[in-house]
Amino acid sequence: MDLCLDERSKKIFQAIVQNYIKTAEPVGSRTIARHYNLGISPATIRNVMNDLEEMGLITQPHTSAGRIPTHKGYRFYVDSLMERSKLTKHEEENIQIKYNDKTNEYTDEIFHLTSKLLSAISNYAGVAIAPITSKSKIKKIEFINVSSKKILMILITDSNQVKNKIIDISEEISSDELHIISKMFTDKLKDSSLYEIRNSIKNEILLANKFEINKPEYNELFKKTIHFAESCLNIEVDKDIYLEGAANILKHPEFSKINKTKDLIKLFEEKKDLFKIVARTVETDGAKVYIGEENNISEMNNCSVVICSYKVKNLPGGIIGIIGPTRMKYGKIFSIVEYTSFQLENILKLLID
Amino acid sequence: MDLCLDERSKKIFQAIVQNYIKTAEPVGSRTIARHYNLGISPATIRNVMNDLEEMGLITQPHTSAGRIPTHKGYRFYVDSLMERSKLTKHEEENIQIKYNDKTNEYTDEIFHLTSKLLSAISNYAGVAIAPITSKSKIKKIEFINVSSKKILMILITDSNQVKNKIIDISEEISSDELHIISKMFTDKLKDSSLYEIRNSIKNEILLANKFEINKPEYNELFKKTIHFAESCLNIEVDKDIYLEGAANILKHPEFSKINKTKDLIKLFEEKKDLFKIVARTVETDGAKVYIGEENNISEMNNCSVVICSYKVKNLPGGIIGIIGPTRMKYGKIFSIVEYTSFQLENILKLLID
DNA sequence: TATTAGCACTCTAATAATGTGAGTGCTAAA
DNA sequence: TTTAGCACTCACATTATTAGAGTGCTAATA
Repeated sequence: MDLCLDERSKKIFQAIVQNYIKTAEPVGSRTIARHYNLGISPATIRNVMNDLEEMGLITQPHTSAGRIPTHKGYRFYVDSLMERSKLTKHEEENIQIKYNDKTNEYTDEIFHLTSKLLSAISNYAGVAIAPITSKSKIKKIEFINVSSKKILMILITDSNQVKNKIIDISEEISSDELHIISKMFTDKLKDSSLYEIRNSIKNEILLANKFEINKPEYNELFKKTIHFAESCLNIEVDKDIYLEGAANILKHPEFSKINKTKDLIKLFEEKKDLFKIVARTVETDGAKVYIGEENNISEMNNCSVVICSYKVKNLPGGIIGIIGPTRMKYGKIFSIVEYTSFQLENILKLLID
Repeated sequence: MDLCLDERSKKIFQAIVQNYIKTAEPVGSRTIARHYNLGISPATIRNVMNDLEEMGLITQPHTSAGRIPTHKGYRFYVDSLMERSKLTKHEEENIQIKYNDKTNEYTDEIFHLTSKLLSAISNYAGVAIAPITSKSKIKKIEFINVSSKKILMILITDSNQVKNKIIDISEEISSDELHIISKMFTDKLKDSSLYEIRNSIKNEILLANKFEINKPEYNELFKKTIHFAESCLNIEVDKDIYLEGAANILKHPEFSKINKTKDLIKLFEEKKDLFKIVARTVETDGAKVYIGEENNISEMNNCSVVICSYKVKNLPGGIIGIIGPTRMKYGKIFSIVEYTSFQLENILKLLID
C-alpha cells in the first residue's frame, strides 16, 4: 500500500497507532504534541489528522473524541511503519527450555506446548496446527489384534505422526500372520502420499491387483486400510488444532461487553471455523497477519490473527499463530510467532528422522 | 437433610425455587399467590417466607426484593423436593442416533461425542472423562520400529484404550525381533494393572528377573516400557477430559458481567482444575450434584456440577457430567446425565470385548 | 504559504436529583 | 391463624447538570 504520506504525517500516524495500542484510548492532538516531541503544535497535528482521516487511516469514535486507527490504518502500519521488537533473552530462553524438556518424545504434545508458549508470551491466545497430513507420506502400516475380531490399525507418517483406529473384521487373523501382513502393506504403500491414496480409491481394483490378493480376509483388511488412510486425510479438526489462552483475550477492554465476546468464545470452541481462519494459508514467508474484517468472520472483527507456517523435513508442515485484539502489539507478536516457528522447526528436526 | 417443613411451606419453597429457575428474577409473595394457587394470600406467604429465610433456605438480594434460593436451599430442593423430568422421545432418539453412528469404532471420539451430546441437550456445558486408566489392566504391548533407533511403543488396555509413544533406543532392533519381543512383553505384563506396575517399579530388578533378561538392549526396552506404562497412570488431563459448550453457560444472565465469567472461562481452559472438580468421585450411584460453594472453588460459586459415573465391563470407568449455573433445571439435568451414562455404557459394551 | 493561538462548539461520561414500583415487615382486624 | 392495610425500603430507570477532552474554524503570525 503506497499512500504518499510525507514524513511528518507518517510520524503522527505512527504516534497515534502506538499510543492507541498502548492505552486503548482514542488519541487526541494534545496527547501527541505532549508525548512525542515532533516540534509542532496541536493545531497542526489536528490538520494532519484531518488528512489521515480523509485517507481512511484513522477515525473518531464520536465527534469530540480523539482518533483511533481503522483496519486500513493497522494494515498500513503493519506493512510500512511497524518495527519488529526483538524478544528478550528471557523470553527466548523460556521458549528453548520448554522445548528442550520435550526433546525426548515426539507426540502431539509438542503442538500443545507450542500453543501454550505462544499464549503465555504474548498474553493473547496461542494456536498451533499439527502438520497437515494430506501431504504426508506413509512410512509404516501395522496391524495388531486386539481381540478375536478386532484389529488395531496403525499408520505412521513420514513426519512420525501416529494415527490409529480399531476396526472389526469378520475372520480372526493370528498375530504372526498380522505381522506378515503388516510388512506387506507397509512395503506396498510406503511413500504413497495420503493424497495419492485418496485418488486411487476409485481404482481400488487396480490397487488390489498390486497386492495380488486372493485370500478374502486380506481383501477385507485391504479395503479397510485404504479407507482408514483416506480418513486420515480429513484433518481431525478437533484434534489437530491446539488453542490456548483464549481467556487471555478477555482481559482486554475491547472485550468487556459479554455479547460479542460470547460469540468469540463460541467460535473458539468450534474448532472447525477456527481452523479455517488460521490455516487458510498453508505456507507463509515469515509471519503474516489478518486484521479484523480481513478475517471475513464477523466474530473476529475486533481480532487480528498473526500466523506463520513451519516446515517438517523442509516441506510445508503446519501453522502456528496468535489471536489477539486488532489493537495488538504487532511488532512484538510478529517476532514471537516467527521465533517460535523457527524453534519448533528445530525441535521437529531432532525428533523426526 | 430433614427440615421438618409442613406441607404448605414446602409448596411455597418449591414454588420459589421453580419460579426462580425459570425466570432468574427474585420471587415475591404476590407472584406466588398469583401463579400457584395455593389458596392463601400474599401476606401469609410472606410470613412463611420469613420462616424459610430464617432457616437459611432463601435470601433477599436486597431489602425490597423478592427471594432467591440459597445454596442450602438448592441442596434441600434437590434432595427432597425435586421431581425428575423425563427426556422427550425426541431427545432420547437424538442420543441413540448419535451413538449408533459411532458404533463401528472405539476411539476417544466417543467421549468427545458424549460431552457434545450433554451440552447440546442441556444447553449448558457438557463434560466427559475417558476411563480412568489407573485401574485398567494391560491387554497388549507392542513395539514397532519407526526409524533405525526410534521405536513406537503401544499399550492397549482392557478397555481398549490405546496409548502410544515414540522412544529412542541405543541399538537398532529388527522388525521381526520386535515382533517376538512384543509377544514376550505382552505375555509377561498382560493383566497387570497399571497400578501394580507403578508399585513394582521400585522392584525393577525383581521384575527383570521375571524376564530372564540377558541382552542389554532388551533391558533398555524393558525399563522404558515400564516407565511408559507408569506414565499412562498419570492421567493426561488435557487429553482425557472433554468439555463442550462452555459458551452455552454465558447465555445465562448470571454470567452477564465479564469479570467473574472471565475467571470461569479460564478455569475451563485449565483442564487440571476442571478434572478435580468433575472427577473427585470415581463412582456414583446415579447422578450426583455439587452446588455452588460445594465445589470448593470460588470461580464455581455460581455453578452446579451434575455428574454420573459410567462403567466399562462392569467396573468403574469414568465420569460424565453437566456444568451449569446453580439456577439450573436440576430435574431435567439429572435425567439427561443418567440416561446418557446408561447409553454410553451400552455402546461401550458393544465396542469392547 | 505554513503554522499556530484562540475560541466556540460538540459530545461523552460522571454525578446528582428525582420518581417509580416491586416488595417487605408490622399491626390490627377478621 | 389468616389477612388487609399501610408505611417503609431500596434498586433501577429517568432526567438534569456539569466537567472536560477534543475538535474545527478563523484570524493572526512567522
